[in-house]
Amino acid sequence: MARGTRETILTAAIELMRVHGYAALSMKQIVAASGAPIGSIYHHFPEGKGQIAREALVNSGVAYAAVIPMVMAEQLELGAGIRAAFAQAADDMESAGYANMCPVSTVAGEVANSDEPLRLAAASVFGDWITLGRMYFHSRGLAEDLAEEVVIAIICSLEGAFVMARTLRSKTPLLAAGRAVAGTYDGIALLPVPAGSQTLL
Amino acid sequence: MARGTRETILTAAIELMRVHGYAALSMKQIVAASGAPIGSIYHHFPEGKGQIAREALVNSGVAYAAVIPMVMAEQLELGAGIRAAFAQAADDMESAGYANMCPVSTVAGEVANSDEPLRLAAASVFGDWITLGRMYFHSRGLAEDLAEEVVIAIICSLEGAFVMARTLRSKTPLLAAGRAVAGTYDGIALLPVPAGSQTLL
DNA sequence: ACTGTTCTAGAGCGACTGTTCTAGTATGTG
DNA sequence: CACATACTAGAACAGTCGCTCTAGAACAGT
Repeated sequence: MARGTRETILTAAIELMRVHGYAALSMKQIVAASGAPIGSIYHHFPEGKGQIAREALVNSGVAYAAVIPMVMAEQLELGAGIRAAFAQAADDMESAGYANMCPVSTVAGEVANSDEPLRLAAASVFGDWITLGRMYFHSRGLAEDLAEEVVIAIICSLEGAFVMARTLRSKTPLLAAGRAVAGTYDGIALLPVPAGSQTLL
Repeated sequence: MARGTRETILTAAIELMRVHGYAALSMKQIVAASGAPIGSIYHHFPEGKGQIAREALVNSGVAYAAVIPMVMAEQLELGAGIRAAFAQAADDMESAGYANMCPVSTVAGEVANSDEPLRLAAASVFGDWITLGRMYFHSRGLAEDLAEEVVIAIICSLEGAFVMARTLRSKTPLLAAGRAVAGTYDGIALLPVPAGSQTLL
């Protein structure tokens, strides 16, 4: 990837926000990590740090939206699928050395009561996740109301467990939270995914 | 409360961290909010901002440990108790204008991969919550393993739902997450709380 | 080849950061 | 009373913050 492009700047910003959050993210770090000089950065993002964070958050949000459908694809029972998703997340987190897996909720927690534009960016990411998740589970045979409830519960539990797992350096929170949510939905069948269907949903 | 005491400084710091998080918390804000001059602050907390945050976090942690037992006291069934706890949290959050209810996980998310001493402080708070919660639910008749699993699931789900609720300005995440966790534990009886027992556990 | 636009490049700005320092004021203890 | 300790008070420091500015390089269309 060529250095100094819009894309590299956003990639660097997301990577830094995953580790440091938003407030502790500095322009100097973005310069160093992206290879783009300050002038270029302000050329591409004239509104500065806030704009970069907003766009980086939204950018990374759409990437994460594809994760749940991917890990759920082979599952034919909702409870088992949820358990599998959390177990997968636990393994990923452990092998990543308990690094932050998702900057969205970290940043959302920081700014939800202090930076309105960023809060709105995070809200749109959450909103998209819920909409896409509802559509996905509906396509797998769940009623829309149930589908939305399932998605919200999974995201809340997963994000909370991410924080605790990172803090305690332990997979246990992810596994326990996964089992707790899954139990409610045991025995609910999932329709198989149509062959060759888009993974976008 | 006399201004400039250790206590007022910690109180001010927690209040500020609830809104701004750790990185965006400044000494100047602590001075303004606590009424204590810089000299006094560094007299009481010679290690500076990090020490204040650590102690404030631990301080507030013990306060929150009493919340779940309080709202669960009258409940005699685990699933219903969990639903009641999340519904209570949703009402509290709405009437507080979706202000942050718990600085611990917000700060934990910020620092878990970048500030080791603060991470350890947050980890000890989470650890205490789990220990106290396990003891509490065990005293209400649950096996210790189940008790610990329930506590971890509740905390993860609650903290994740806090972030989403604050970001979306909606009670829905708290209610949905509560229902999802509660369903797994429906039908499990809780022993009544012994009359006049300590609320500390 | 010429001209206008897009982008690179980084020195420098004022504001603010956490922290240190010296001085002075209370508050005990003998 | 004297004297040490505990605390108040805020000016000042080096460093960093996000950001602006001017100047030149690269590339487009004609």
